[in-house]
Amino acid sequence: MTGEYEHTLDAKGRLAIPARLRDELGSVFYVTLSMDRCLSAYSAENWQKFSDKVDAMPFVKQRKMRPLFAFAARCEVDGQGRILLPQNLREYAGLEKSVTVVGCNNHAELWDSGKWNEQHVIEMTPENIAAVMEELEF
Amino acid sequence: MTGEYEHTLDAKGRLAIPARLRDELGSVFYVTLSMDRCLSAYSAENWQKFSDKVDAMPFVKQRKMRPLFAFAARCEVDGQGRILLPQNLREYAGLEKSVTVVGCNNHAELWDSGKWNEQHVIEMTPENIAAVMEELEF
DNA sequence: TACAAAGTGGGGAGAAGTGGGGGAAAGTGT
DNA sequence: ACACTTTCCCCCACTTCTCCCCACTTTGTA
Repeated sequence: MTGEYEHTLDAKGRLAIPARLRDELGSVFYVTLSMDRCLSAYSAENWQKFSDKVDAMPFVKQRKMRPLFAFAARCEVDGQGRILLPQNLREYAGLEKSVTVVGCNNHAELWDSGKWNEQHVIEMTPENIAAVMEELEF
Repeated sequence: MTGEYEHTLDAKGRLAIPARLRDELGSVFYVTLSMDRCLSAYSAENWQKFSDKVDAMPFVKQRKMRPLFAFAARCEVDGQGRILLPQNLREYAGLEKSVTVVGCNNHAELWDSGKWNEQHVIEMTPENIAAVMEELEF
């Protein structure tokens, strides 16, 4: 998944999923908390892998994973290609009106557009790209 | 199972099961004690797995598992999607009026809403989410 | 420039959540 | 053994919210 797409969250808490990402996420996918005060969206397939991995963990370790499930939402896209984001997730990520959807290879991230613009500036410098490429050893 | 849902325990000790979790828990499921002074609900299928696991244990170890069975309740959901929680379980978890049902992958947890809100704040920080993701290595 | 696809907004039907009454069943005491 | 109390469970009613559908605007494309 690639690209950044700015969309508006309507009064009912609905968010349009960019057409480019819709195929890759599928008609039902999962949204949960991420670091950096943003949300992450995983396709049903990837979520299942993730869920299986947690299932295989010892009981005590499973407990630590609780927040990922407690604050996750199963989202079905409606006829217009939108999902309904629960209020607790919106609050966590500070989403109000303008949301930027960012393609991140195996998942998509949902950012408050203001916050993303700040992050954007930091990440989009030649210096940072150089640092990234070095880390990648590609 | 995912998400957090706040519901009220009525004067008769009945608790509505969130519609989103109803399919996954089934029409008959099991509720038992858990750590953190909350209750855990397992689908009949998962309870069976758990029961089989205990069955396979050596006799002396099985005895230690007694409380999990002694204080477990077999709950049938009524026509309105509610269960009747036995008083001893309600007392253990301090459930009075407002109860939060939390989806935790393979089971659901029942918390007194006040207690959950405290836990919620701890678990829902970017720092904690980062720690969890690192542990998961996803 | 016209047409199609994507994004946005809002109204209404239906489901979900909540509360309460009445009858059956079980337990208690005389 | 019988009457009485208490608990439980099924049913009905009301309110709230979610989801589905329709319509308009904007963007992109042929």
